[in-house]
Amino acid sequence: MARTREFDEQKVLDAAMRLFWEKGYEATSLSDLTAAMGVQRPSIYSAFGDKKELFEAALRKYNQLHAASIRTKLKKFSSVKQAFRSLFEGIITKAGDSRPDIGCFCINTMVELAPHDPKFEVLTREHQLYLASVFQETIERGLESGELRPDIQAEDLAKNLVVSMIGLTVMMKSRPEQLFAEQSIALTLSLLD
Amino acid sequence: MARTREFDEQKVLDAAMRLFWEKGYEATSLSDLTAAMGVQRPSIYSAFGDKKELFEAALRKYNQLHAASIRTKLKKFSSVKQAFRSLFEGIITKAGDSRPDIGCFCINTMVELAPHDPKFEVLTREHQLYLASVFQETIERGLESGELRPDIQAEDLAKNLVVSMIGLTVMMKSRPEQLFAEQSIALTLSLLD
DNA sequence: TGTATAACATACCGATCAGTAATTTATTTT
DNA sequence: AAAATAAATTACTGATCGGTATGTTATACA
Repeated sequence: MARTREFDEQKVLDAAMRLFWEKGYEATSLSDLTAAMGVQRPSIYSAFGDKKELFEAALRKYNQLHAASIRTKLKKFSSVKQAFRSLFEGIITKAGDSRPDIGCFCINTMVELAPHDPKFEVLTREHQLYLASVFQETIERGLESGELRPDIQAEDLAKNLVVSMIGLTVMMKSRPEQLFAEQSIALTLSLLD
Repeated sequence: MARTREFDEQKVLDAAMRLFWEKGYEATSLSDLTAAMGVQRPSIYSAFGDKKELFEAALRKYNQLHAASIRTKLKKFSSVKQAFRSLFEGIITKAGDSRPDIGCFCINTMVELAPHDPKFEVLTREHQLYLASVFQETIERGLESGELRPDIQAEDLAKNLVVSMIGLTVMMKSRPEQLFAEQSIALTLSLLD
């Protein structure tokens, strides 16, 4: 007994996600959002709540997509060493082709909001924890297959790779020379040898 | 033939630096700044220019202080291994004692502004390059003294440590468990062994 | 000591902010 | 088809934004 919604919630949330991802929370205005989402202001509020709630929904969506993307990338290679090398190389090369380098939405939020909002502190921390578990499972796959040295500490290495990935992703935002980026991860990847 | 300035430029710039460091560029208003600096709005504009220029001055000041702090911390130990361990341990423990964890002003700026403003892209990149050179000199000191294995690649290791430091600093903003943080840097520090 | 000058304080500017009240339009159910 | 209801549209709110014009006060120099 009412009018049907004219927009696809997932599609407009996707647009909001991209905008928040690129510009951050504070620098994104409601006017920016209505323009990018193609939806009027009151419709946004009725569908997603206020700006912070919309941001949270966008980040949750990002984290899901990002986690799936990481899992896919790591499964793509039977060699675990090759999988991680490809993952890190992807961060270096993908970043170079277009301005601005928006990096990782979750990392951006860790910097901008996590220290000031417990909700985002938890949300971002849990995503890192999840990524660490995915990394650990991948390393254990390499241990079981015999590709990796049996004395490797899978848990420590997984967490170390998460930290290196965060550091590399952030560093790429300052557009360092390709050689600098390559050198900076060489030893990280050597931990797998 | 004029009135003398009543405030200490370095002191009020220090106050601005702390505020931008904690809250970021967008979330800090001119009203916040006047309150924290104890200086009226027109005086800020006459002394430092507009908001972006004040932010730039604050970041330049931070980078100087931060670089000096890093140099001091690394010189404090005759053992290079111990110096780097102390540096990384400091990032983990210092972060835990107070909310919010404001992390590193330069890293915050790399995330918030570098992708959207060439001036800050350069400013933040150069700071990372400088830190890498300081790290490299420290590693070379350990090579010359014989503390470190002679086959260590000082340049690669220095850059790797910069990336790990960035990653750890950012990760601490989500307030991970102490054990998680300790584990995540264990292998990084093992690169010195 | 008077005058020029710059730092001070107050008050204001138009623009934009996040959020909403009021109205119109469309659709489902009775 | 009529009534009920929710979505869409328009236009608006008070608050705050970054930045500045204006007037006042203090100090250095002639």
